[in-house]
Amino acid sequence: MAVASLPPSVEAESRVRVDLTAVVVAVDAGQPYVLTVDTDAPHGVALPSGPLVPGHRTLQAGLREWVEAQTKCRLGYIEQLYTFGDRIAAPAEDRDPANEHRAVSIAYLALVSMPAERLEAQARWTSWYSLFPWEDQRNGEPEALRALRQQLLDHGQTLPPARRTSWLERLELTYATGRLPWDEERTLERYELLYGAGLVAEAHTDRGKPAPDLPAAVHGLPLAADHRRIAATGISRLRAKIKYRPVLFELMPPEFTLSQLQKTAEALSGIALHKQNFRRLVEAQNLVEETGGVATDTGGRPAKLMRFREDVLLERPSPGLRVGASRRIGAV
Amino acid sequence: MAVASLPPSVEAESRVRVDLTAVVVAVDAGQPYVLTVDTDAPHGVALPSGPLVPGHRTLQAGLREWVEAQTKCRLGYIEQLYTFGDRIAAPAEDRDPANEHRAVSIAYLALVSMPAERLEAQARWTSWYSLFPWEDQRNGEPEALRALRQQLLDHGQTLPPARRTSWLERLELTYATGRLPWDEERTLERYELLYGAGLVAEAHTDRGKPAPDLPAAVHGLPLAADHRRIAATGISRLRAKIKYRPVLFELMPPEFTLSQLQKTAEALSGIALHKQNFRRLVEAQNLVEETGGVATDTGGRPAKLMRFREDVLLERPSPGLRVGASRRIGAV
DNA sequence: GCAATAAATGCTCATTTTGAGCAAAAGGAA
DNA sequence: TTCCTTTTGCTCAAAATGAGCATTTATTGC
Repeated sequence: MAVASLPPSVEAESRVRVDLTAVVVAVDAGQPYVLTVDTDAPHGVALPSGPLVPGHRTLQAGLREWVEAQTKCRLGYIEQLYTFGDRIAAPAEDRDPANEHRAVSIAYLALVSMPAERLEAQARWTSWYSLFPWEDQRNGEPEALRALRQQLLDHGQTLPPARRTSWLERLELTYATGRLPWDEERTLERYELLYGAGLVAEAHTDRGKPAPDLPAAVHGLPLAADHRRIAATGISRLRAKIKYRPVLFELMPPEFTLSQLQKTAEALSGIALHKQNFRRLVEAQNLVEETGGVATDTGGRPAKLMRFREDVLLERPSPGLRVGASRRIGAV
Repeated sequence: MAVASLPPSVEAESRVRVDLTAVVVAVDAGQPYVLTVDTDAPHGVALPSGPLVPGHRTLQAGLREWVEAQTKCRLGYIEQLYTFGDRIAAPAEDRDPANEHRAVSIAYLALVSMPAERLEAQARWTSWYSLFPWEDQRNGEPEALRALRQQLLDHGQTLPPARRTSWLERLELTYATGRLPWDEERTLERYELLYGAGLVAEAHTDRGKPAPDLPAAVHGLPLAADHRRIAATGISRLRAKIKYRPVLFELMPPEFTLSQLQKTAEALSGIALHKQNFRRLVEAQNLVEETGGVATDTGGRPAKLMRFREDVLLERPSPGLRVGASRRIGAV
């Protein structure tokens, strides 16, 4: 496939190891989770992941095999997220470039409706917001966010004036420190700012240095290698995608109430939504139909049960739940 | 980075060759182009591409090097498109699985404002719509589209009834054969439908079979390997992206008129836009500012020259030119 | 110089979409 | 029953959108 041809020696040299990594998302009882596995590596919690081997027919098939082997979770909807492939620097004490290595890692986002089956012993569902406490704005601004904003500003003060302005601008854009509204889709950018300021453990451990004390309630739980960055990439993508494609329904059981649907949308986007407008939107988009049944365990008036109308996939150009910034409501 | 560890033998086996491939887009005089190189491979026209080698610091750096080496074109804006990695079947006459090989190929979209410098001899700018004649709706429906619709319908008739319905539904969705409007973002899906129906040469040559007569004026110019599919992926992505991020300006010269900006948007999206509403949109979004100069070569009233306001990148959450389906006007 | 032509630019207007909230309906629990 | 809770229906103002008319300011051909 290459246009340029290389001598055989370079050919051989240029083969690299390719890893497949999965951000598997599920929502249960209005809380979003990502599937993780415990390992014996440093920062023992990681995303399901494994190398691409010749036996894999396709990349997605390889991913399914690894996830199923490590967690017993079968994947439904899968989409490619991003391919990471930068050279990994050798640890600080070992500056021999020969010990640098490259790991090309292809990350996927997978959605499952919370499965009943038991997971592998080493596997568990980890709450999104234990990894990213500052991302949950459903009940107003979390304490973690206030603390981090201050620490990010403090870090900005340590920068030389030339870089300080641009740092403060990025801060305003991503953390809504000025007039700009909170944009829930900027999860990845916010993580990268924290990384740049040394406010997540990985920023230190990636260079082989010990991390300072960063309480998990504020700075979140670190994952192995760059897996927390990959998870942030997945969250950003998913928060954007639910607005223009009906992927939300991949996370729902076959029958659900509109309130449950809304709780799921809120869990993912991390913001509270206006109830009446949310249902107006869902109905206008014709995304669901009544099953005829009702849910009586709502604590109030029984709710009609709905199911996803599969044929919307063949209808409108882009039927999504455009639950976005503008549809957000103030803290409950 | 892998969670699972493998015996060394498998480790060695699992190394694969990784190619970097670029869809480099430019617009000149209201026409969109993609950068191609001539090769001696079958279907001699290909996208710039080359293997990832250890010397490359990052994936993007490797891509830049290959494109510059093959075409002398320096890349500006780059974004990752997709990683293709399915096993490539051996040709029909050679069914030995050992001769199957995998090529993981990481594709990027790059935008440049049409450079003045001369390209490498083997490199040239190829019009989008010579690859995809059916995608240009700026002057109403092209002849090629009518012809292809008929051939796609004919192919549907040859299918068993069970598959026929779903085929016709996909056709209606992607080619607007029913009430649904034309969705310019579905370039990739339309290409895949043609591929599935054997209406592009690659569908045959990929299996080592000779392609039937498929006139380029209707079926477009084939590229080497899966490069036309990659180009379609890039077009789909770009057509979507101009609606929510100000990437259009990567393709513009430093100063331009609003008409030129509109022509560029139309070139990419392949649909004609309402002029007054387009400028209202651009002004409302505050994406540009006047330079003070005017362009007098317009053939009518001179147009004010504009430049992109770089600081919008630090302002609104998602400032794009939401030139979309709804903003399309009838054929001119 | 003057009329015809071509764009660029300015403005209006009917519809739709969005954001926000009031109020009634329909169950369970005290 | 009466309160409480949640679902559901509806209204209303503001903003965004789709379409088109009208004016301004050049060039081009008499």
